Amino acid sequence: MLRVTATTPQEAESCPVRDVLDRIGDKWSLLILCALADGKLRFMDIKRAIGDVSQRMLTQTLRHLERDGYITRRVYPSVPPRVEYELSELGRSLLVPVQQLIAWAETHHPEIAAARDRYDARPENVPQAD
Amino acid sequence: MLRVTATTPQEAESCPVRDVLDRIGDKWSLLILCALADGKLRFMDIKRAIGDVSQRMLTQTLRHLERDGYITRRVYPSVPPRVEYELSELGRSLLVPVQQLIAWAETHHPEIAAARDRYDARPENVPQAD
DNA sequence: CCGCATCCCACATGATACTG
DNA sequence: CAGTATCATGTGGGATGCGG
Repeated sequence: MLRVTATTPQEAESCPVRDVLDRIGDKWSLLILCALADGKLRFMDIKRAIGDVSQRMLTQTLRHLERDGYITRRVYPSVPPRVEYELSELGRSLLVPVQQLIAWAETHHPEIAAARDRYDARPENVPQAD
Repeated sequence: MLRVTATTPQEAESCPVRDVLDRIGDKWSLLILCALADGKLRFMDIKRAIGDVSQRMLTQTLRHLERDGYITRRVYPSVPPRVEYELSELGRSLLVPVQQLIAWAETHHPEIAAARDRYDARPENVPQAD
């Protein structure tokens, strides 16, 4: 069996895979990482690139990504303030397996959609919307 | 910029990457897929393999995985009931990029931990627990 | 053994307003 | 511009009990 987490709560706290998935599995982290793939961006540039993220969630997600070392944050003490975010080496290296997953998703999306159609077509699975 | 989602809500509904990440990013799906990597298992076997999952969440996650075509569900009309779950071809193929991500996570976990320690050591980041 | 229904709570996320 | 603070809310997920 592949080892993804641990059987005891203590071990689960330090599961490497959960650490990573808790980040890229959330709603905004991956979008931010991909927005920064081309180079450094300012706060508002990221916000515009993503579109429908609230300032609160953007700030929070950026902090998490910074804490884990995926991005760097640089503040220029000018007025108005200017903050630039950039992928770190670690962040860029994460993008490699992530892009493989993205490629897989795009390749197999039709199969997933077909599987859902088949599943939803079965009479026994229609009680309510799921 | 890497394209991970869309800028409009309508497009976001059918984003392939979100479809996949919403699954493997949740709390139990990846654990179940990995538990099934070695072969078919009965409901209770999966529950024991994972350890601290509730029956409710196990059932729900298995349904989602079945609906998306990652696993197959086979019911034997015996008494007591007997249900076996098995990875589909699609599920096995998903494990390829997923295992790369797992490998990345295990390789780079020390760097993440170090980055967190550095971040948490900075005085300006200590207001509350985050 | 397998799974559904119900209740409930914690938390992630969003909306809005305010600040340096 | 780049946040912080506050309030509201939807949903994930646990506990428990019942049913086939």
